[in-house]
Amino acid sequence: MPIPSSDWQAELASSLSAISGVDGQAARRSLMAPSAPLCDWCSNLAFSQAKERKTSPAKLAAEWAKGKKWPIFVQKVEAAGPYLNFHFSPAFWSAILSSAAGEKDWGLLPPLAIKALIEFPSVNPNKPWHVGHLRNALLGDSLARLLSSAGRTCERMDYIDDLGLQVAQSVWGEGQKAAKADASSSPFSKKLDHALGWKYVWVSKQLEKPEVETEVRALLKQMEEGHEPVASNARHLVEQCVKAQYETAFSFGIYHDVLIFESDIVRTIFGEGLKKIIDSGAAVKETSGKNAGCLVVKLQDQPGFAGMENADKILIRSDGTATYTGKDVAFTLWKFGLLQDSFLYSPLLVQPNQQTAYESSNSKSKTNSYPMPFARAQMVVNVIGAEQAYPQKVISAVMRKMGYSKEADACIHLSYEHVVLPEGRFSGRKGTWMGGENSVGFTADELLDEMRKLAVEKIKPEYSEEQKLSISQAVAVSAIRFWFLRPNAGQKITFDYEKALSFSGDSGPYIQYAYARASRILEKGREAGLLPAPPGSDYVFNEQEIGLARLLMRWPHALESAASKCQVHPIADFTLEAAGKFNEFYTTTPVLAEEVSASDKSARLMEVAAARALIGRGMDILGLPKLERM
RNA sequence: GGGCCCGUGACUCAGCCUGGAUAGAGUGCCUGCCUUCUAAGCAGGAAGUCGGGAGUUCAAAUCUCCCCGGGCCCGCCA
Repeated sequence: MPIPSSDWQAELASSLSAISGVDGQAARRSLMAPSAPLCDWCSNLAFSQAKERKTSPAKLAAEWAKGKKWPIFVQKVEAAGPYLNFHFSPAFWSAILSSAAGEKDWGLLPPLAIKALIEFPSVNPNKPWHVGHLRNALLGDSLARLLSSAGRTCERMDYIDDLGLQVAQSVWGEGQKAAKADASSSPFSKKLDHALGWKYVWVSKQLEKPEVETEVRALLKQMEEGHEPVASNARHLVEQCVKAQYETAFSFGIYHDVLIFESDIVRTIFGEGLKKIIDSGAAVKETSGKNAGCLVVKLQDQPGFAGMENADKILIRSDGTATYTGKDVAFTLWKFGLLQDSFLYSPLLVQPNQQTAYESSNSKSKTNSYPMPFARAQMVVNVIGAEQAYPQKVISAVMRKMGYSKEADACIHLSYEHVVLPEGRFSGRKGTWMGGENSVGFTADELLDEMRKLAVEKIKPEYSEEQKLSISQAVAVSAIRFWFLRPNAGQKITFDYEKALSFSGDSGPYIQYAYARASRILEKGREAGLLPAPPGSDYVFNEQEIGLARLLMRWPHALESAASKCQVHPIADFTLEAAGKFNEFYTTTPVLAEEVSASDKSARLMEVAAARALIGRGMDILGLPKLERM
């Protein structure tokens, strides 16, 4: 049986090029999937050639269709008006199906020498994740899964802003005996991140008093300067809060490799990074004007900044402290391995996927801190809200100005729009993420909780309580993950779980269901002593079987395309389509029915295995839990 | 003043980068299908000025320009 080359499209292009006399590039570009299921693949090359050859596209296509030397897997070529339509041979489908069914690594792209660092979700460590943070984390997590499937090496990093004003405010709140938090309506009031969040509502009211503001500022200064015991206490509180937040992450299947604390950036790599910026000549100290005394980068000579009123960006304030931009540039230099200095790390916790998450460290008293080979990436992705596009652009521009144009190009802002309530935007500061009686579902924990309750009701009664628990958890996670990952990241998501989060149609559970169906058929096949095997050469593929095979052949390209664009949502669409194709196959094509011959049973089991492999690849990237039955 | 994102059936979204065959899904609505591998499913129907206009092209939802509507950004803040 002729095995189609994994690059069958290149083969087809080269034949088309030879037959038409058009150069290979143009031939390659003309090849595409047909918009209707008229054929397996097609070319519109005749359109562009007709003019210069002074003939009609249809005539050209008809002439080329008579060509002799098409690749062996092409069974038939026909001209459909100006289009050249290709029909592939059954042997091609057999080979496609059997490689998907049989090869363990099928659907993964070969390794590339690219390490991608993905930073997400960088939530302030003094409150629970709300649904906006969840969107960020799911995008980051799925992007890492996507890039890994597409041959890149990925590192998942979280940035912990332990020197922020919000943390200082929470630290202040912890020291107040009078601190009150009405968390009685929350089922998560005992979880530290929630407890801090509730208390923060009280703290933010106290901040209206000027003396409180002063105390908080003093506290922040001590934290920044590392005064003890304030610094250690703050660090401890932050670590405990992050661990609580990560319980939420774990429940959604979100993991990290390393957490970098802002305080550690300030105390280790920042100095060297700043020196590098100054030495490069990219930044200058202003001696006059409104930025006198500041270290600034002048960006008016950079693309995109030319027309600006004020393209000067301050890195170091006149009081000697660093702006976020200043710190971020140093941090970015470190991410690319452009600094000598680095962090020491210590294990923070072992995650449910058995991977240890490490945290940066600057404490010499910690005996278990050691160097680790984090960062040194070729590609740096920051998952950050769309409103921060400008500061992200500034970082790239400074890098470019420093002479690191390759790195500047490899700084990717994965921008996403906010999750909004029908009434307006979420705000952690105003406390609206949990305020109010009927606000259930606003935090990620509450959302999952509600979805689990809805999912339980749909589970078949024959399952045990224990099974119901694990299935409802998996279904809830898949519904939520899919709902967040399906739309383009640039689309606003209006938060309304009753309407939007569904278990049917375009949904995570729809995909899970197809996967579970496929799994059960394979299981029943095994029980009957049947294993997947390629069909005989006389096997006639029906429309649904070919539909499945057509998707399989498109997968590698779909995966690489999504990965190179750092977009997860095309995978959501593709996986949905795969589940749909399998469901069509399922309802039209009996696999284990009595009237099916033994060899056909095996052939169809192979198709089921192939479909399951394809759907499974998509689920891995989207992070949808796989159920063998549901 | 400058810049970014969004606008596609009643609703929620794909498709736009890289122009190509009757613009795809799902929800909701209407009609069928469970004695046959799981009906969280399948088949079918009604429903679309692709925000508006101009341009480029053999061909525009897709590229260019202008305009309209909605959101966001352009601090020694954090």
